[in-house]
Amino acid sequence: MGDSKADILAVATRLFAQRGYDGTSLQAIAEDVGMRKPSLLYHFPSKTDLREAVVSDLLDRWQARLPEVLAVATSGPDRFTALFTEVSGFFQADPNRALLIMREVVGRPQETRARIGKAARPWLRMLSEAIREGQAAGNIREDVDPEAYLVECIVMIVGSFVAADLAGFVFEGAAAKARVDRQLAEVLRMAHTSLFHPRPDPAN
Amino acid sequence: MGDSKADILAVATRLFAQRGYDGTSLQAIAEDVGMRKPSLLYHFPSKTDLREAVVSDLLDRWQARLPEVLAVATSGPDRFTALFTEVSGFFQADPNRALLIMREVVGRPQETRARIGKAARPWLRMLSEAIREGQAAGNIREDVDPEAYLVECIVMIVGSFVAADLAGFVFEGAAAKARVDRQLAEVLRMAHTSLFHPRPDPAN
DNA sequence: GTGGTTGCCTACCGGCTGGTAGACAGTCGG
DNA sequence: CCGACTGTCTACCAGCCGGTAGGCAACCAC
Repeated sequence: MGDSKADILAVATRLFAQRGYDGTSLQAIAEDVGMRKPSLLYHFPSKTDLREAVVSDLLDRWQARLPEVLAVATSGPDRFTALFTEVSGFFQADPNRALLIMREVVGRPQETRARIGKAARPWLRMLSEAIREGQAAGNIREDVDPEAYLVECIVMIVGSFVAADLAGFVFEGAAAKARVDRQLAEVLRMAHTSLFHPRPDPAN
Repeated sequence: MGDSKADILAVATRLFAQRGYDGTSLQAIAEDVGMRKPSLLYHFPSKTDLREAVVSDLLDRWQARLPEVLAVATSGPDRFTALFTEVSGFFQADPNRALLIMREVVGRPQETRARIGKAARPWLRMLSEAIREGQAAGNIREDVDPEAYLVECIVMIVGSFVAADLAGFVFEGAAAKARVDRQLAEVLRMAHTSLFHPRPDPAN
């Protein structure tokens, strides 16, 4: 019950993800939280501010997870799979995250560019650098375009959640959850196969 | 000048793709077309009807292109690349198509499921069947999940347009057009590498 | 010519939107 | 006990939304 502001943020995140920003009224959010519209506007002075807070909250949660991601990415066996699992786990923890990000990227490219770009650039640069080193060392295929490759990996992961139930319909059966898992497994396979040489060392 | 209905459809497609359905008012569409709102509603009795028409129009254009797609998919050398080029060409002809489809899939999963699903199922089934035959014949990797693989290919192609300028910002420089081309080239490489055996016959 | 149809217009509607004003109860420091 | 602050409320607002009513000019068949 306690924290109204956190409640609003959670409900707004869910509704923005499911119905979109324009498709969600402050009225609807307030109702779901269990308060009146003006009470909501007391905590977030405008709808724009609320959107800002929702996006910031999501990016903060990602940043908070970064240390673990970097940890698995820089040591231990099978670093590739571990990193992949870590990233897709972030979205599996709450599929609304994937929907929300997709909506923001599609709907407000330039604003989102700055926002997401800033958060993602450092570690995308790091990973593309790692790929280049792998190419120089002969572990990774020379024909990989590191930046484009990384972008497509993210597109596939996020896209798996968006396309999962669509795919479930086209190829009948399978609950949404199972579909996502199957899509993600194939993404991992595709990403791995198209990155490493046909006969990689067993240790990644 | 002549065909008002077609003009409305074109403008609505563009605005729905760029600003979303909820973010586009009939007023805005009418203004862009150069007429008043009630005149627009004379041609399309409601906003919902207009959306329907926009989606139908897009799917019709895809269906119209199908014969060529199937032609390149069933004969000639390097069928894989030809098919890929044909599909991505559909979206390159008007990037609004990729945005619109992404928005529809994200924003109205169940309605879109039926709509797109029906249009895509026949040829997705055909392609997944072809992959299975390739696996039986030994041309295609056994670990490929045909349905999931095809879904991810589409996700990557459509996603390339959505993510292109975002990527351009993260990895500085490069106009949007050039970015899309670079992303698509990498998608082709990834899709090809992760589908066929390391040493495929030269004639794919 | 005349009656019907097509395609556009002006004027208007109720309802919902994001947002404001201001009252009121509870709480807490001095 | 009191003043300030916090969080919620009711009541209200202008403006935009999708949609309707009905007029009017142009054209077309007969």
